[in-house]
Amino acid sequence: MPELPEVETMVRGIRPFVTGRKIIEVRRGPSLCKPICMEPDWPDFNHLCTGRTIRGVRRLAKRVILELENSSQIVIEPRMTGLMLVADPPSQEHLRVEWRLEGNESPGSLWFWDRRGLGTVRLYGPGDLAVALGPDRLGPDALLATLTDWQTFCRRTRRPIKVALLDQTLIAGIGNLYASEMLFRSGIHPERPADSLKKGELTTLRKACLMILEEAIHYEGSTLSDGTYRNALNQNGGYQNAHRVYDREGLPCSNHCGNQVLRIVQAQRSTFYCQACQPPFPRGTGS
DNA sequence: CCCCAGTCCTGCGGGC
DNA sequence: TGCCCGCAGGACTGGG
Repeated sequence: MPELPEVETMVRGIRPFVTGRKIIEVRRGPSLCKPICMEPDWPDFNHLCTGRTIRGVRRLAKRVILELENSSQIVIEPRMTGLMLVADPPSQEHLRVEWRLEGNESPGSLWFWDRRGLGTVRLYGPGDLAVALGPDRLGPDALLATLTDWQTFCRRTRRPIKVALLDQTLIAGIGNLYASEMLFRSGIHPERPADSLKKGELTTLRKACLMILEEAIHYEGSTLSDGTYRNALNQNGGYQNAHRVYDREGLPCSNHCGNQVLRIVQAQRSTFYCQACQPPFPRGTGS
């Protein structure tokens, strides 16, 4: 499931191949497959993209941004199963959008592939992106958030810290997989109310967040057993082998504490943790 | 405002 | 062997 590290890997993967190249044609379903959510509707989307040069590629939280020459932006949101590819898609079947690029060099196209079709592709005119995805919709990026940002966000909610970590308006970029991993690495119980975390715990959590996301980016993200996630060249990520708790219910705790990894459901999503290494109350507070 | 449940979607695995 | 159901979760919506 593309979270910050996977989306960052997509951005780094496609950037050298598409930067500076002109979009000469856009294709989508039904010439490819069933359409996904697109704004503006086809064919306006097509007309507004075609003939524009891609000036840059960047990540905004869990979205891929293609910066076009006229200060408009194509925003791709992969959600669960979306991939940005410059080579060999996992199947022809779920190709959703193709941007054909000018020039003879390979690749000749950039593709958005999405098996489940929950992803979205939007084009924003100059200035519109900052309004649509402003600070009220996206909090500070998880790689950039300061300790002050973390304190501010935790004071704003009594929800369990695991649930709060998934709220993109507080801190942006963290998803279900890495939320469990960073809480385990921090020794913080996932059901702790966010506003009960002490400054020292937030310092630890922030450091664990940075360490895990940077490690995951280094290993090009996590390809789970369903095999969906791939980098821009349709290769597996490597971070799944480093997971300490995610999808490890019943397996021994990675800290060798003798306990098994537990699974609970919070806000309708699985959370994995160790009851010994992540005590429900901060150490030293009694009860 | 705060928070939760429901919704979208497809493929896969468990149970019978 | 084959069918059906539940589950996976990112982001949004509606309602309490």
